Amino acid sequence: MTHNRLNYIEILHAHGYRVTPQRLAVLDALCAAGGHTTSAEVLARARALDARIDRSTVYRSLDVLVKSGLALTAPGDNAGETRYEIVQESPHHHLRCSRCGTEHELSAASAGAFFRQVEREYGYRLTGDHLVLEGVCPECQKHTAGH
Amino acid sequence: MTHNRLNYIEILHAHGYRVTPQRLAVLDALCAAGGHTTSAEVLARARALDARIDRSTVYRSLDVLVKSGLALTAPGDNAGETRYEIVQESPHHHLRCSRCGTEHELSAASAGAFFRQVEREYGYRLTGDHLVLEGVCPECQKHTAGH
DNA sequence: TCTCTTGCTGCAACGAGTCGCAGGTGGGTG
DNA sequence: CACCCACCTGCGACTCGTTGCAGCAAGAGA
Ligand SMILES: [Mn+2]
Ligand SMILES: [Mn+2]
Ligand SMILES: [Zn+2]
Ligand SMILES: [Zn+2]
Repeated sequence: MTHNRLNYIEILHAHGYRVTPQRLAVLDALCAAGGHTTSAEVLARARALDARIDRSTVYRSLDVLVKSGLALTAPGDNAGETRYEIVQESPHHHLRCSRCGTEHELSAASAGAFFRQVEREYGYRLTGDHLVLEGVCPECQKHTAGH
Repeated sequence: MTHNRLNYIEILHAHGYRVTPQRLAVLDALCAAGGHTTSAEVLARARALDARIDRSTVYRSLDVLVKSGLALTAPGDNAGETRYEIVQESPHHHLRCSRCGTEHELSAASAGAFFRQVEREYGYRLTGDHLVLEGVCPECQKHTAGH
C-alpha cells in the first residue's frame, strides 16, 4: 500500500535508487505514522512489517527517502533528536508549544514575507521549508495569565 | 578568569546549582572557544584545564550552564549535532549558508516583526531567540548565477 | 527469461551521549 | 573553624546512530 498519492517507485528510480522491500517497509511505516515520527517508532513499525530488517537499514532508508524528497526531517523535542515526516502536499513550518508540546502547522506563505525581508536585508535566500519555531500556545498563555 | 562580564557564581547559585571546578572549567572552555562550539571541542578544552574531568561531567555541566542561562544551544551542521555558545550581550539568530557553511548573525530585532505577526495570526508567543535559518549566502548565489 | 553488474542488506564493531550508583565535596549551619 | 547533608563527580554500562565489509538481489541488457 505504502503511499497512495506519490509515485514512489518512479521517484526513487529518478534519483538513482533501487526499490527494495526494506525501503517500502520504511515508507509504509512513515505513512502509517501520519505526522512527525521518531526514528524509534519508524524502526518499530518497519519491524512489524519485516521482522528481519536491520536498524542500520532503517536509518539508511530514511536517508534515501529524505534525499529523494519523499520525507522531511524536523528537530525533535530533545536536542539532537531527529523526527521524520512523509512529505505533504503543501509546504509548511511548525509552531511548537514549549510548555505542553502541542504543535500547529504554519503555512510556508506566512513566513514568506519574513524570508523576503531577510533576503533584502542580508542577501541570504532562505531555503528552509520545514522550520520548527518554539513558543507558548494560546492555551498555555491563558493558564499562566490565570495565576 | 572564566567570564568577565557575567557574575556566573551568583547566577549558578540563584538557580540552585553549586559552583565546582569542573563547571568552571567548562565555562572557561566555552568562553575561550568564542562562537559556536561543538561538545567535542568543549571536552578537549576542558580537559586541558582539568585532565581528570569526565565526559559525562562535561555534558552535565553544559546542561547546567544552558539551564542557568549562561549558555545557548544551536543545531549543528550534521543533523543530530548540538553546538554550544556562551550567552551574548544581544540576542541574535543565525543565517547559515547550506553551500559554503559560513554563518552570519541576524539581530533578534530583525525577526521581531515576523514573530509579532505570528502571534497576531496564530496566538503563539514565539520565544526562540537563537534560531539557525538555512539559506544560500550572497557569494554562493553569485557563483551559481555565473554558470 | 537468463545473466551480470552495481548497489543494497545484515552484521559486527565503533563513537557519541546518557544514566545509575557509590564515594567525594560544596557550602550552609552553628 | 568543624560538621553534615544534599548535590556533584567519575566510573561503568548502556542505547542510539554510523560505518566497513562480505554476501545478496534489483533491474538493465540481451
Ligand atoms: Mn511537518
Ligand atoms: Mn549564536
Ligand atoms: Zn501549550
Ligand atoms: Zn555560501
